Amino acid sequence: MPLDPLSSTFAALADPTRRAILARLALGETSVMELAKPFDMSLPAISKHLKVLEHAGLISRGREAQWRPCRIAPASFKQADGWLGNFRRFWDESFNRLDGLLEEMKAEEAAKAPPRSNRKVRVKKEKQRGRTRG
Amino acid sequence: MPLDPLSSTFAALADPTRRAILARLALGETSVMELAKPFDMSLPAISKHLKVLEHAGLISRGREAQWRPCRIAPASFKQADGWLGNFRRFWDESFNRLDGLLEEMKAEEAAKAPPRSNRKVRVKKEKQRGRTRG
DNA sequence: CATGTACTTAGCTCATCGGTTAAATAACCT
DNA sequence: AGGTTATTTAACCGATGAGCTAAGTACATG
Repeated sequence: MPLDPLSSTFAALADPTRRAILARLALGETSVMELAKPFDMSLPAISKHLKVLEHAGLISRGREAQWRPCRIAPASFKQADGWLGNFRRFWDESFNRLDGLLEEMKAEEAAKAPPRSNRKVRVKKEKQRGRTRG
Repeated sequence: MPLDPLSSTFAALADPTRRAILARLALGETSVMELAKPFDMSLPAISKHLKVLEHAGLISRGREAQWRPCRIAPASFKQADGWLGNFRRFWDESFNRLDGLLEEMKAEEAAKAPPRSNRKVRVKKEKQRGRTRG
């Protein structure tokens, strides 16, 4: 019984070895052997991890002679990030509903104006919203 | 053996029931009974899910009489989102900052894997592969 | 064709996970 | 004290997951 895409994506991300593999792949496409080197783990274990990542849509694999180069596949990352985005207002002050609307407007404006990358403002501040506690 | 925080967070997110619980909590703090209603599942099962979410730092729980109100806890969301953010350039065109973000990420993940990987790439034939992402 | 390299599949073990029911705890209300 | 409501803990079960070793497949080259 196959899990829904979001579940298999998050499940794939829930392993430090696999996250390290992805981090490595963020630097560029590479082979299984190369990916396996940093780990004190058998090659079949790595192969399984790659299969999990591929099935989760986080990587894609090609074929080049006897090598199977792996590379990051964006779609599942985007989907996971999108899901988390629904909660962004809980930690990102600049991301409440109003700001969301404003940003959409800005994005639309920016499509006509000179492109300045300001899609997201990183705010270091962390603050609790009003809560009915005591 | 406790998992690292990022792993337990992603593992907690890898279940549709738990994600639905979080989606419900995004609408506001509520009780276990209330959270359990939409699911065709026993109460202890929900209780376990909440424990997983709490342990992952995705929710926090208070006490109000005999109720244990649950609410979203931002920190782990933020951390997961931050990790995913390291890959944002792969799908977000407006995310072109090639800072030392990857370095941070590598450092964090490499702390869990033995960094014995400084070997030269064993290139037999100067076979040029990869680098499609340049 | 034979051998080597890169990788995957098969089959096993053991731990963890998601679910169950039954019983226990905690706080409220007579 | 006794009962009701809300929630957790205990004990169990089947499925899945991460690791292993050994064997199999795909391609390259001598």
